[in-house]
Amino acid sequence: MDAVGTARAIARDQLTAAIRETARRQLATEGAQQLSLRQVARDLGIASSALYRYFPDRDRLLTALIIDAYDGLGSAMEAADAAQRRKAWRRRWRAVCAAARTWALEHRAEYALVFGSPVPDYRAPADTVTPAVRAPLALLRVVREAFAASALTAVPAARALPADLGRQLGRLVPEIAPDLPPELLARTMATWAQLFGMLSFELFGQFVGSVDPTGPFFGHTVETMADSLGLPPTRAGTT
Amino acid sequence: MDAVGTARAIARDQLTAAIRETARRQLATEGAQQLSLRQVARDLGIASSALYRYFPDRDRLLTALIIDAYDGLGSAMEAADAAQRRKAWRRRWRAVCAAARTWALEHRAEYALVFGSPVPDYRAPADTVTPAVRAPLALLRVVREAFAASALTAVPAARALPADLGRQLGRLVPEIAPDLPPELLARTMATWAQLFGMLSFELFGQFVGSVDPTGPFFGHTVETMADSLGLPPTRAGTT
DNA sequence: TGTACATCAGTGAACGCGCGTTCACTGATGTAC
DNA sequence: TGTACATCAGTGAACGCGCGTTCACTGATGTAC
Repeated sequence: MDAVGTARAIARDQLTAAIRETARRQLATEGAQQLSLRQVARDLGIASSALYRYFPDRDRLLTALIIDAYDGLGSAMEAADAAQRRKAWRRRWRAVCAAARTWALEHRAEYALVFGSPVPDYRAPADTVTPAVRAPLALLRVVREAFAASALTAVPAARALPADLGRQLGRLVPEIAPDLPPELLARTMATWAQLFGMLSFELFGQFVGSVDPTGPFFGHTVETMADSLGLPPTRAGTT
Repeated sequence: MDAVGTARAIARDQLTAAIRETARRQLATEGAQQLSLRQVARDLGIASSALYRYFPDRDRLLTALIIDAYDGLGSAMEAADAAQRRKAWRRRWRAVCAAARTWALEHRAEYALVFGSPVPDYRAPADTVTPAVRAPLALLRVVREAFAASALTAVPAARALPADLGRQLGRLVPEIAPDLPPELLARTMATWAQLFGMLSFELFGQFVGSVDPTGPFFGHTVETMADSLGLPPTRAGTT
């Protein structure tokens, strides 16, 4: 029970991680939710019943994978943002969006797990919420900080919010984006949906035969989204 | 072999339809791809082996369901468009988008089947393409006809396309939208992805706790999308 | 119109498979004295 | 430091289940003459 933990505790942590890792790999080859505990056990070379020492049932393993997926995506986006100059708003925006796409392309099955069809009879517990929210918050952060720095150009044709939406967003603003005008929050959320709409279309095959490969379309649309949010273009020469 | 067909042919058509219908219902309760032939047969009160007289295997039944889903969505959108005055561009846009949402909310499992995670080991055959394309074409049609009628207001901050994207869209334009500027096609496709991004987020639970219920946010964003395409506002008094 | 034969729909048993989960167990690791 | 007991990890067999698909069959429908 010291800092590193007893031999047993260490072994337990390692095997727990190995189970998650193997299950993750299996998601990738077998597809979204055909995850099989027996197959995971086989891959690990242990008895299937041994898994029950680590996860009480299949749903809890799924939950762990979902949390891992959201965290992976979220931290990729946050790290991409952190690597940019704070005031290079548009570059930060680009980096965050590109990081989301890169992560999605490299973790297709995990992407499908969290953004694809809900797993039947699975109800996500509350502890998936915090990780789930990292991606939209990473996008929002760029907008929020640019706004706070008075760096946003006037958004063309900003639209007044209808009353009911205004009320919803009014409740949301103090929680996640103090001082941000609700209109801007609405726009950012619309852009968030757009970003992941594009990713889902790309990964799930809706772009096959049109904008395929999707890289150029993605890049261009990310710029358009930045325009619509009023993020100022990076100075000439720093494209 | 006359117009209506022989008794056998009629019975065959009816049972084929009943199988599709039952399978569709089962998608709804059992979730996306846990579709079971045996369960379908049970629901219909026939032997599971009898299904093989109608569909050679499970994949072909899935394909039929996918085609039905795309066709249902597509015709809902087309019908909504057709019910508007031709030159009421923005109203047409709103109607088409709202029809997509209504269909999605009323056919959640079918929506998940075509826009959710791909079914593992299932490869969509070519005959799903035409039905799949009806939804984007319904959106595009409004933009195309508004453009042809010179009704589009200047789009703010229209962005030049990068060369590679320009080439892709250049190939696409003659096929699906003759005479439309590629920039506008790019914008429309971005909007298409945004629309279904919102629907997926709503149906798959990403909006829970933020813009939930999603109606007001959806409506507002649909207007913003129309703005970004330059669709002129409907005259005052005809909101 | 009536008969003889061919076609087709639907049956029910069976094949072989994989699944999640439980349970009584053995042997190794940890803990208290 | 050494021993005795408690805790825990992992095993392997078993339960009960549902699945997709095949196959030889019987009985009804359709067709040719």
